[in-house]
Amino acid sequence: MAGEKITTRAQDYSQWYLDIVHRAGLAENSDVRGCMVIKPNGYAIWERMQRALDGMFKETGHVNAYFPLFIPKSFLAKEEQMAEGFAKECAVVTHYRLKAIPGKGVEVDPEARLEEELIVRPTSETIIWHTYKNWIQSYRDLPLLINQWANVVRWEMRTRLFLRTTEFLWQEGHTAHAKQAEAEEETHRMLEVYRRFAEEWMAMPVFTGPKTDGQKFPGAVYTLAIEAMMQDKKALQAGTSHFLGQNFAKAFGVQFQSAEGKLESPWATSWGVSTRLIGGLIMTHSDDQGLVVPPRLAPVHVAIVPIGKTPEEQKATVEAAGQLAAAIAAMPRDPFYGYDPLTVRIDKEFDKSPGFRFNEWELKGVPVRVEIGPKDLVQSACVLARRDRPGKEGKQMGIPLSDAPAKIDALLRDIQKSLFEKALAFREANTHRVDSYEEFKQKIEEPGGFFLAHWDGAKETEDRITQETKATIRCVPLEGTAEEGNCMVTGKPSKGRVVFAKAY
RNA sequence: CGGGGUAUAGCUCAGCUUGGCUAGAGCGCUUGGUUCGGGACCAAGAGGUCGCAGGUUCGAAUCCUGUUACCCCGACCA
Repeated sequence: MAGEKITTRAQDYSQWYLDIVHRAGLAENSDVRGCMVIKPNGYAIWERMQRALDGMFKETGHVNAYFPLFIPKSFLAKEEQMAEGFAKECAVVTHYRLKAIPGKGVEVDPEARLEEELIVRPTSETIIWHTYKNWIQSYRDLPLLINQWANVVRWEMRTRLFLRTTEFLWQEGHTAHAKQAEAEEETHRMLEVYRRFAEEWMAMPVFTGPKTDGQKFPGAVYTLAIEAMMQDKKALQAGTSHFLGQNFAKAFGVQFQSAEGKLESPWATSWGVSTRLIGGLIMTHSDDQGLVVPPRLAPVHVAIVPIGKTPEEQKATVEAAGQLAAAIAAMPRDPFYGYDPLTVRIDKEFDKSPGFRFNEWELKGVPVRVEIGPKDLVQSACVLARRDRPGKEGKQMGIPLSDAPAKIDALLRDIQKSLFEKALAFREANTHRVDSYEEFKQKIEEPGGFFLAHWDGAKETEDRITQETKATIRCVPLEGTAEEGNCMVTGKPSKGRVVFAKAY
């Protein structure tokens, strides 16, 4: 309800998350179980993410294409691990026609059963590699660097807005290479793109590294992931990049003739991030006042709130707001803000109290709010408020209107930086090194967080830990944790610490 | 798929145990007025086949049977 405070994180973390999604107008549950409606405010964030990511994909040589939503059932069966991994969560189209029943609506026409049932894609490796068979004949056709922006469906038992929904939006890159080394390089390159996007745009620090065999993508030789820490200290897998080896090429009979005239199977990668990132964004930065969006992804950067009691005051402050908005719009474009100009909103809802309006803009996560009231106008000034420090604490009074555009630009950059630093400090404060399993079992419950510990590399050990503590190995981090040691459970030798955490 | 729960206004819910006139509240919405520098207030309105189908009864939101949907907890997952 408008006018009421949201649940605080301390009260109930998941209710806090739902309140933010609802009150900031990001998404709502639809009438279709497990599926969400992404509302304009939420979709605008996704669009900003898409533009930034798409630019990074293009810079690394990729092009976009689109493959079908439906996949013949037989395709899925060709790659066995994949079939096994996704079988339990595939939606299946069995009929192609309905019949109108007068007075009763419609029912499935039993006469219209499909010869071959169609799977709604849970991911597109199979149909894409079936298509690549026709596209790849020569080493000259490689590398093939294609991305698609699409929706996919995975029939989840339990869903949460953005974090896990039955249908979600994502991008999936699918590349083919002549040499193994090239494909592996690509797998790492795209992981690095994701890391940069997470840190530089989302202001969300991540650990990167391979998943354990038990947690890799079905059909992959190995899976690299970016893992972020949410404010409840749980981990969120925010993106994955897979080295697929020749598994799909062989399953779909894709071969090319090398320069030496030999027939070879190409090497593959696939990589993706989804609307789940929006959930990660919320849980990384938002506070008890509402949503916090880093400036580089904010659909609206500046909200100007003119304040006035009388019609004259209102007219004067709205006019000043308009001039300021024009001055901001006239600033030179900067790639820092992505492909769009700075967006400014002027809030003319004078029938609401100023306090209400301030709170609404904080709730919506707009990084900078400008207040212009009669008292400011006397000295041609305004008040700047930064969202990352809510309430009066983040206000700067008496900023001359003529200086405001430059100050706002500086403020936005500072907010972007501060958000990252704050998130990083939080993660570091909650990442612990442990060497004894007893200590681990205790600390994973309280205080919780990420735990860097030695593990012997055995699936049985991993399973045991997961069973006993509900924590999983998030990744084997690439960032400097190589270190000789002994597995905290079995005492067997280990070459480096891995990241344990409870996860979404 | 196992265990629990709910279904009444756009939203959150009361009413049901113990059947009874025209089914209620808060929030939101509309209109008018007063307010206005950190979540204002007053007044008047609009809005509901009480999930659906049967049954019991003079009478059902309320009792009974069936049915459907959704939510929560567990096993699976980006």
